[in-house]
Amino acid sequence: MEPKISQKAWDPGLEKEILDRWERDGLYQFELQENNYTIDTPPPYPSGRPWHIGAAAHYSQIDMIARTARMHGKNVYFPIGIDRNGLPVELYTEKKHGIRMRETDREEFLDLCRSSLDELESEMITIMKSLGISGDFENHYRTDSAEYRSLTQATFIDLWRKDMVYLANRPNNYDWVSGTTIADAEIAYEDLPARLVYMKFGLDGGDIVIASTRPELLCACRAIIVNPDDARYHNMEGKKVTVPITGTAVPIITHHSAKEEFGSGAVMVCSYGDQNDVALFRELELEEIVAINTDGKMTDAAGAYAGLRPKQARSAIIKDLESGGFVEKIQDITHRTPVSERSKNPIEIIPMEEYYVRQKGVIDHLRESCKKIAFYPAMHGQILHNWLDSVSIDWPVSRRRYYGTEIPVWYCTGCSEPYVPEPGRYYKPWCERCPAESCAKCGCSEFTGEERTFDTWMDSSISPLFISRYGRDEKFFAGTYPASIRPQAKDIVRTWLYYTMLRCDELTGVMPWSEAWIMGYGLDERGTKMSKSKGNAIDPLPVIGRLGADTFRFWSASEINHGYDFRCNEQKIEATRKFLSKLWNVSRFISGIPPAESEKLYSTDKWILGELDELVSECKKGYSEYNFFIPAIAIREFTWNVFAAHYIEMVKARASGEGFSSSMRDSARYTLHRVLSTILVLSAPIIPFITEYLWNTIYSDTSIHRQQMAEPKGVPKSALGSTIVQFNSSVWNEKKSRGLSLKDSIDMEIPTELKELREDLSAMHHLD
RNA sequence: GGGCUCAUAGUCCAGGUCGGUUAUGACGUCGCCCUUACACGGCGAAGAUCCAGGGUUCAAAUCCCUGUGGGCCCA
Repeated sequence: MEPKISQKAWDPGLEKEILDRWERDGLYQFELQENNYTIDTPPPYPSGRPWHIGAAAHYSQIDMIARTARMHGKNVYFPIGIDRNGLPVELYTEKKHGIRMRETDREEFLDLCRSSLDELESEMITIMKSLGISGDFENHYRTDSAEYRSLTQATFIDLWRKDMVYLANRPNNYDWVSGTTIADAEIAYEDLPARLVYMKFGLDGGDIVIASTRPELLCACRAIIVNPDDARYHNMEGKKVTVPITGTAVPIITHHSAKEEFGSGAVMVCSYGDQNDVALFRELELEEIVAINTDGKMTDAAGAYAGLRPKQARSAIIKDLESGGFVEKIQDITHRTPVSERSKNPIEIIPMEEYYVRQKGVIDHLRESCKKIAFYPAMHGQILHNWLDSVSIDWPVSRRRYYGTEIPVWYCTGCSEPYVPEPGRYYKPWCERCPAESCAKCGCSEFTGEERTFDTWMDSSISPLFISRYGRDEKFFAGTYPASIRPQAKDIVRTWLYYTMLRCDELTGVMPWSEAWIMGYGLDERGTKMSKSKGNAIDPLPVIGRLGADTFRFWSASEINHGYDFRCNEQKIEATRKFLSKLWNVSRFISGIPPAESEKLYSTDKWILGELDELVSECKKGYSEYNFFIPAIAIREFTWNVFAAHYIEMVKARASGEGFSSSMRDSARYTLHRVLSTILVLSAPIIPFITEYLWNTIYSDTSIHRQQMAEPKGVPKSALGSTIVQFNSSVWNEKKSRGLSLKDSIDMEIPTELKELREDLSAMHHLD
C-alpha cells in the first residue's frame, strides 16, 4: 500500500496553511460554559525590537498549558493582551524622534507613542500567531484602551472611597532624568565606581573621620551615628561635631545600623543619601533638609553649590574639602548604586507629595491567603514570601509621566479640595473640564486637573479583573473569576504577581487565581541573562521563520526544565528539528499500513503497548505539573529509541503480511496505529502543527486539538524490554564484525526469554 | 550581608525525594553502512577523578556538614 504521506521530511512551510485553517474553523473561540479554564495571560510589552527569544519560549509554553487543558476537556479562555502603558515606550519614542517628552505638546507626544506602539504591537502579534499561540487574537485587548483605563480608574476610585489611597509628602525614589517617582519594586542596583571620601569633622578641638560617597549632601547632614558596640566611640554619644564647609553642629548618636567595618565606623546621616537615611530620619525624628530638587539639581540649602547636579557638586565640594584640609584620604570603590530598573538612571531620594495605596496593613493577610495558591514549581513561592517580608512602606502609585492611565482627580482652585469623579468612564483631567459644577467644600467653580499618571502596575495588576469583565458583565465575571492559572516569568513575582494579589484581594476579597506557574529566564549561550541593553538578545523571528514554530516549541519543551533558567542556542534549536523528522518518517511508514482491529495480540505487540502505557503515565505526570520538559523528553526517547529503533523494525515483515497469518498481521497493524496515534495525541500540545497535519492525513479530518488526552490503561509492563534491545544490538554487532550487510542472513541463538518473539526476530534479522 | 538555585563527557541535560550491577539521552566528533519510513537516516566507537574536602553507611553522583565557583533576586 502506498503511504498517505509522500514528502520525505516535514516542511515548516505547511504551518501557515494549518494556521489559516485553525483560524477559519474558529478552533479557539471561547464561549462561556460550565467548566471554564481561565488563563491570566501576561500581556507582553512592545518596547522595541527584537522581541526576546526567551519570551517567545515563554509564550509557547503558556500555549502548551492552554492546549493541554483543552485536551483534558476544559473550556479554555485564553485572552491575549498587549501592555502599552509606561516609561519604555516614552523613552523609545523620545529616541526614535529625537525629542524630549517635556518639551513636546502632550497630545502630540501621546500620538507619537501610540503609533510607535502600534508598529511594535503588530510585529509582536505576528510572532505570537506564527508560534501557534491558540489565544483569542480576535478580541485582543490593550492596557491603554479607553475601556481598560476606565477600569483602572474605576478601581482607583473604589479604593479612594474605601480610604485605601492617600496623598502624602514623603521621601521618595525619584528618577530625575525621567522626572518621576518610582516604587521600591522598580529599583535595581548596579555596581558603579564611586569615590569614598574620608572627611574630618571637628570634635573637641580635634577631629573625627567620617567616610561617605555623597559629600555633596554635607549641607543636609543632621547627625553622626556610631555603633553602640564600637570601642572607638565609647562615651561619645550626645557630643557635638562640626560639619566641614557648612560649620553646622550635629550630634553623635549610637545606632546599630552603623557598621564598624565600614570606613571609620562613624556614618553621617543626611536627607537623603539612601534608604537607611530615610529610616533614620523617621526613627530619630530629625528635621529634613531638602538638598536636591526634582530637576535633579542642588537646592539653595547647598549654598555655594546650589544649581549644580549632585555629581558636579560632589567634584566641587571634594576640591573645597581638600583645599580646606578636611580630607584624610579618598578611596576608589565600587558602590551598589540604586538605579531605575527601566531607565537605568541613578535615583535620588527626594521628599514629594504622591498618592499611596495602602499595603503595609494587608501583608499578613496576603501571607495567609497566598497559601491557597499552588506554585509551579513550588520553590518559586519563596520569591513571593521573601518580597512580602521586605515590604516596608505603602505603594507610591503616582508618576510624573505622560503615557499612562491618568489619575482621575481634579483639585478646587479655591481650597485645593480634591474632586474624585464617578467611576465608569475614562477621564483625562489634564485636558478635560472637571465633571463637578462646584467644589463641595468651598463652592468655588474653578478646578485644576491632575497631570500625573499611574504606575503601570496599577493597570497590569487588574488583568484578571479586566479579562473577566469585572463590573461590566456579571455572568461572565462569575464564570471566569478567579482565573485558573497565572503564568508568568520569575522576574516579575515581586511586581506583577504581588500587585495583582494585592489589588484583586482588596477589590474582590478573593485571590485572583488558584495556581501560579513561574518560568525562569532566557540566558545566552554563556549563561548570562539576555537583555536588549547587553546586546545578547536573540531575535526569535528569523529562527522561527527558518525552522518553523514546532521545532522552536519542541526545543523550548525539551530544553527547559520548568522553573529553571535556560540557555538559548540557535544550533540546539536547529538540532531539535531531527526529532520532528523522525516523527514524520515513522508516520510516513505507518501511513502506508492499513489500520486493523485485533482480537488477540502477539507478544511483541503486548510488549510495546506496555511501554506505551508507561509513556502515557509519564506524560500525564508532566502535564499535570505543567512541566512540558517531562513529556517532551519521554516522547522523544520512546518514539526514537524504542518504538522506531526496535518495535517497527521487528514488525515490518509481519505488518506487511508476507509469511504470517492474518491474525498475526492484524495484531501488528493494530498496534502500530495504536502507538502512533497515541504518540501524536500526547505530543499535540507541544508540537501542534506537525501532529495536526499527520493526524488529519492519517486518522481524521477533525482537529487533533479536539481529541481527549491519552490516559494510562493499566497495561502491565513486560519484563522483556532490555533483553530485546540487547539481543537486537548483539545481532547488529555480530553482522558488523563479520562484515555482513543487515539484510544478509545469520545464524544466532534467540535467548530463551525471547522465544515467544521468534517469528518477529527471525524476520527482522534474517536468522537461519 | 541575606535568600533562591545550579555544578555530571567538547556542549546541553537526565538520574538525586526512595543510596545498590557497566551513570541517561541529545548535540558535536570519529569509523562503518543506502537495510524497501527516514543520509534531517542506521549501526558502532571514543569521550565523565558525577566541583573540592570531610562525614554517615557494607555501599554515596544520590543523604549530612564545610568550602569553592557560576547565575538570579533582595538589602
